[in-house]
Amino acid sequence: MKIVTWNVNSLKVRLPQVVNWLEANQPDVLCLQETKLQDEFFPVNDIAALGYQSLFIGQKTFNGVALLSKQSGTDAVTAIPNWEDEQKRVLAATYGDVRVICVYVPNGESVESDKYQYKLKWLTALKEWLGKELQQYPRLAVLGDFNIAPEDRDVHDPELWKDQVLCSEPERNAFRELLSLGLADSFRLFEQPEKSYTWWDYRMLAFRRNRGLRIDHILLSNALAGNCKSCVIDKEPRKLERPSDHTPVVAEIA
DNA sequence: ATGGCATGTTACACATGA
Repeated sequence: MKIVTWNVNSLKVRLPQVVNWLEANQPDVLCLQETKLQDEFFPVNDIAALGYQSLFIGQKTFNGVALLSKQSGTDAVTAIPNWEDEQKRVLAATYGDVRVICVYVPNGESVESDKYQYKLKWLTALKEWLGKELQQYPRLAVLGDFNIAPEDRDVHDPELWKDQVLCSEPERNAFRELLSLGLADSFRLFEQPEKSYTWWDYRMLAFRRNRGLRIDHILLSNALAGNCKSCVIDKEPRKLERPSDHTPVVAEIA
């Protein structure tokens, strides 16, 4: 089973790239973040033409997540249960015996911002929910844009980013709390190239200079992590014209 | 040192992202 996460930064703009990527890579489930589409505008037919089904929950202008899959998902959940949130940031569904949860963690803006407090509260709510999901679904994968670089080796310049949003200790603690539920950062199950990142700023030639962060992750429950064969970052789409600022992350599970 | 770039809006600048 091949599962993927990709923050596309507008599915309207990136649809041709997503279509090409799906055709070339044939994942079983592709999790998208920042679709920035209201549900009535979701390109269901373009996706269906490739043999993929769509689940999605979106809103105008911001956020929005989707699951594109070869087989249909069941038991879809479109929000963190019992937690008030205007923003469309999570989508869960079951594919065979694998529970897949797509997340778009709030950015936080800066550690001084109200949005940072919202981010930390959101992560607490996510943890509580994931704990329950793990009990119900031992074969659980949580994929998405976590907007957290877990360790200094996930940051091109740790000194520059020290205590900044995406790298601050409270955020890294929240990430470790998710792992403590019994989830593994699948990327770190394998030997990886140094300076591996999933996001680069559009400005200052950041991609060319590899000034990036690893903030998009695939977390796997123990039952899945033991069968994980690979986890790789696909940098190719970041090289295209009009790329998303994030790259896909791909995990293969036996 | 606070720039720079991309996206969406009902706009002809601003908010948001990371």
